Amino acid sequence: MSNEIENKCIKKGVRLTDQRRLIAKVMSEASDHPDVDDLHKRVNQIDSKISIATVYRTVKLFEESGIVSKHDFKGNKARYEQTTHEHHDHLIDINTGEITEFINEDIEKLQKKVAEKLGYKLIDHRLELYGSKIKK
Amino acid sequence: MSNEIENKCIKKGVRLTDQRRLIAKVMSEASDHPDVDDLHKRVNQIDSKISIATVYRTVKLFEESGIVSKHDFKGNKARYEQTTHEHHDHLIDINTGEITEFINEDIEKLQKKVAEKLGYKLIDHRLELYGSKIKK
DNA sequence: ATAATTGCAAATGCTTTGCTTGTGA
DNA sequence: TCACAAGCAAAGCATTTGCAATTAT
Repeated sequence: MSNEIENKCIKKGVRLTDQRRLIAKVMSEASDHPDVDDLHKRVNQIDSKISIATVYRTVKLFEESGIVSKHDFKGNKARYEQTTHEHHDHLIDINTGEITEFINEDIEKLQKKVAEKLGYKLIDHRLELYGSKIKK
Repeated sequence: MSNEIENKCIKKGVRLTDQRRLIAKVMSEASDHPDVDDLHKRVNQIDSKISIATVYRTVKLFEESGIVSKHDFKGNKARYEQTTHEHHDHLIDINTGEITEFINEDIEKLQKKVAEKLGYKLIDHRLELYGSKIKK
């Protein structure tokens, strides 16, 4: 119901249109990591005239504004999710594609340390785990 | 001079052709992480008739045979390197594109632990650090 | 001999863009 | 009003593929 992304747009001065508002709503309500096609299908159920080009332009705009995050997991097309306050990484189920988010401060710290040891300031990183469910 | 990839092909029963032998040589001698276009240019200096399609098909074949590894770093096309005995991850200089390899056993262990805690067997992972050189 | 490989060009899949019309502040 | 956004179709880019000719074993 809430549309947190729309609020962030207002806060950041991102101009709103009907299309952007709807895409914002759909993304705000998503609990998964939809790709552009998924988003296009979802918004089209409400407004069938929104073009996929607009979805592409909008997710890019949101991403550049820091409102959503883009992920290029192995072998898939780009997926998006609302940017969260808490940084997190992803574990991808190689059988189902299911995505689980996780946080591990120890790994974060080690990454920073590794970069510094190599003479670099850590700006960004990408950590993805690929696994299969353990049946017990 | 040596062509370790060619040896691996023989060992694994990968059929060799002149084109594959040359691509193997160029990749064996590379100390960087070339993309398909780089490889095509390099082999073309020796045999200008090798098509880019063959380079694509060959790196794919080598990858499926476990002889080379493919990396999709952010914002770039796929890059390749000979698979090493020692697993390693990469730090990418966001200004120059320069790639530094590193190994960190602690991070490896933590990844396994994280996956297991979430009920998964860790099959594969991807860890990339993006940073900028610290000038001192 | 013959199944696999090559080169070429055409096709693909995802994403971006030019252009004209429509619209938010 | 008027700079910016949307829709459409065409273009772009990396990669794959169909097919006829060539080659490795």
